[in-house]
Amino acid sequence: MGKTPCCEKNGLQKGPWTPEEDQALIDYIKKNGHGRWRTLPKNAGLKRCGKSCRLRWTNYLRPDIKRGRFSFEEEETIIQLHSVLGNKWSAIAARLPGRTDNEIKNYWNTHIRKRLLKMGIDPVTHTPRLDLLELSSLLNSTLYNPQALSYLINNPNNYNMLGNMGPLPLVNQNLLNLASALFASNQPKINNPQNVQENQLNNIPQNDQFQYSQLPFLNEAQLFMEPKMEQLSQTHESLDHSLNQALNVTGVESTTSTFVPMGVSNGFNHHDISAQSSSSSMVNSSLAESHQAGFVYSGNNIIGQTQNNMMHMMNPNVSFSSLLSTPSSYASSPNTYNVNSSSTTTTTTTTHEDERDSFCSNIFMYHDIANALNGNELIM
DNA sequence: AAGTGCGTCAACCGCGTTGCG
DNA sequence: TCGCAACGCGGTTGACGCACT
Repeated sequence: MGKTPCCEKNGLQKGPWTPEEDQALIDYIKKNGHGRWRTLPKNAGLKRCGKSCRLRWTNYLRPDIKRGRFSFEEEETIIQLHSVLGNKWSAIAARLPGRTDNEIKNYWNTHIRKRLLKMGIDPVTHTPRLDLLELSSLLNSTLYNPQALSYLINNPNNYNMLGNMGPLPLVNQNLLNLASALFASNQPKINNPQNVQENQLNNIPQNDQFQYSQLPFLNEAQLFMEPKMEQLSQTHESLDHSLNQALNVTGVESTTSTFVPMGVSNGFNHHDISAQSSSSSMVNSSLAESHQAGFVYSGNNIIGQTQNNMMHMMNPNVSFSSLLSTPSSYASSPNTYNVNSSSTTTTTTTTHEDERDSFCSNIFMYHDIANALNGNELIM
């Protein structure tokens, strides 16, 4: 190998730093500057390896480090930059003054990544999980027109006849089966006379033509914007339960190789798009513009088309921006960090997370499906 | 009150890159 | 040009604290 380890293990301290060690390191660097990390610990009287000293300094003791929770703007920036740069944490950190790569990495893995998954967005490619998307739209469609589902099962290539929803993915037969099972298990509830959707269902013309496009869109939008919470949550629970059942019954596999989503088929490649939009100035300007336009989540062009389809189907007022947005109070959080030790004191951790989650939870069905299929099984 | 599970984050580890003699 | 030392980066680990049972 030839390469000597960064430090000989004997006699060197490991683990959390003590306040005394921190102070010794700070004093030494104040006096001599940093660098020469290999010899620094000996000169500073520390029983640490140079690597450990460097990490402690760059990630914790540096005077320009910003403490406290990430603001919403910072979070947006991280998501944007990650969509372009990927896991280049140091590059992302370079664009977030006062934040370290380690801090950003941790925050991504513990907060943002989970939230994206929960929202049905693949955190690696930053694209909607199309399998869930098409299942969601399929379920949405069949919710209003049961005949459509049986038709689709026999004629999956005619999915686009379902209405003016714009270009939609071709339908995976597995998902059709899943939707079928789902629908069957939900039918009693949907037809329950006390159900809030009764009027809408009763208003559906009962003929052989697909009438999705003739449904007043406002009704569907109202369902999202002004949910009758009790009934809606029942539907949610029912869907979750049914989906889990259906997954067992139908044995749907995670493969998505049997369909080619429209809009993605023309040689689309995440890395191509990353390359096209990799300049930081572009990111910054797009951030600013997208703020004004209320459309932030635009790291990949694919979202523009696919997302529009989804959002129009679901709610004209919902964009990825609003999915990620949270009440403005988020940025000022009373977290306090103890600089003198490696331990942290967090006085409030759940409120804002809850706000974000609940804010996102208006995404009917798509959100539920993502939850029900929780995990990475369906990520392409 | 004790036990358990889970989330968070500082710190560590291994490997690739850079700089220098 | 080569080899080594130092540095930097990204993934992973483990200690800690909190929530829940």
